[in-house]
Amino acid sequence: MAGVRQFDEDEVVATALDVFWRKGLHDATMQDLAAATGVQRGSLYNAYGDKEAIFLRAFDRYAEQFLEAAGNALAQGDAASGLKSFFDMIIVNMTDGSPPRGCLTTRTALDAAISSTDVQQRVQGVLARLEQLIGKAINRAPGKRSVADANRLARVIVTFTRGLAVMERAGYSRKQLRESATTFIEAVVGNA
Amino acid sequence: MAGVRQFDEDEVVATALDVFWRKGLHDATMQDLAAATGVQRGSLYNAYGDKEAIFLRAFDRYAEQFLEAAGNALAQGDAASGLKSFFDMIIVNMTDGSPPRGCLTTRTALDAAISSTDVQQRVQGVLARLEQLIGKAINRAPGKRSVADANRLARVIVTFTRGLAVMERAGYSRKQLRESATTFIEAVVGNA
DNA sequence: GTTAATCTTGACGATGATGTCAAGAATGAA
DNA sequence: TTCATTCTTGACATCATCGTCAAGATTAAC
Repeated sequence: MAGVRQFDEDEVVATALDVFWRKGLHDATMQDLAAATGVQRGSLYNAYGDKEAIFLRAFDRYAEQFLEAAGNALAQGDAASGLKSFFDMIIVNMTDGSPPRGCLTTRTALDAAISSTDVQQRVQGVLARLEQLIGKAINRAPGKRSVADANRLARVIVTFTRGLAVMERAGYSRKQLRESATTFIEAVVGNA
Repeated sequence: MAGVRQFDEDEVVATALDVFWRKGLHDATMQDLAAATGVQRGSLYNAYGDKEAIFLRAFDRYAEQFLEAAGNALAQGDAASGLKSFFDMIIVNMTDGSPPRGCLTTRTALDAAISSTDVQQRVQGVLARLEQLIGKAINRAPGKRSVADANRLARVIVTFTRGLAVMERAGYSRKQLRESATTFIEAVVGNA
């Protein structure tokens, strides 16, 4: 062990996450990553192999953060107010930054036609875990809903969050997204 | 007028649409278009200027087809069964082909960070027109819904369709998408 | 302090995409 | 038939990115 790594790996991954979030897996280049991290392209190749390997690390970090935040939001109050917090959280998450960064998972899902199996699995993993979190949260509701119904509903909610991410990319404002989310919650959870 | 165009423009645009639908605006290259249409790259540049100009023509064609099909589906039966037909239509639309092509509008929306204002406006145009079609369709329902409520609901439905498109990219099957759509319709339209 | 392993750096070649252009082919119009 | 215009073709220059590598720098371990 000599000739020691000159950069902080955690810092590089965090910075890489920022780059990927703003540009997307496909459009972010190794030069972008090198410039943002201050680490030479050659060193990044040496340390990680290729761009996708860096992305996977960055995405894992993102997924942990995101799912933890989602779980916390969903746990607030009863099922309905948990959902409201959750939607607030993800809308802020995707409209943050200038210009807004959007949703990394959604963007990656649409890049995924080109991406590797690894990347696709990460995306599926996040969506599946999110679905479980939501399922658990709405099962707290006192309604006479069956577990199977709750699971289906959880998937509908996940799907709707993906829709919000697309609408954000299409140019809808934070306020507009919030309005849609509110309408959605009222329509779906207010009843049922 | 001499030295006459050697190819059928309608045919070229139709073929280009197929290429863009499968590969996306960003990933489809002029070489792809040349190969698929049988028209040399130079001729395409001469005739249209650049890739985006071809895309805009192809996308306009797509938008007309799509919105007409959406309008027809929504007009079937009462509001609820119109919605059901509509969701059937878009799910087939995005899962068709092997591998499935996905939704061109959604894919373009997510490419749009890189795209021109023109492209972004087309995407917004399709979503806005779709929202109007849906709004009209659900206003037929005999419920005591206000027009403002119907408009908000229409946007929620558009948003959900975008979510389905993302889920398709993430690997969900036609059957799974249908199940979510059914659950969504029941939850949102069954009540309200 | 010497050694050996590892990291860093900058340059290199390969690839694939873009947009342009000159020369030649084709054809409507006179 | 001739002309003028437009289209077609293939080659060209440019650019950005990728991935690799040899030479040098650095440092842990002995």
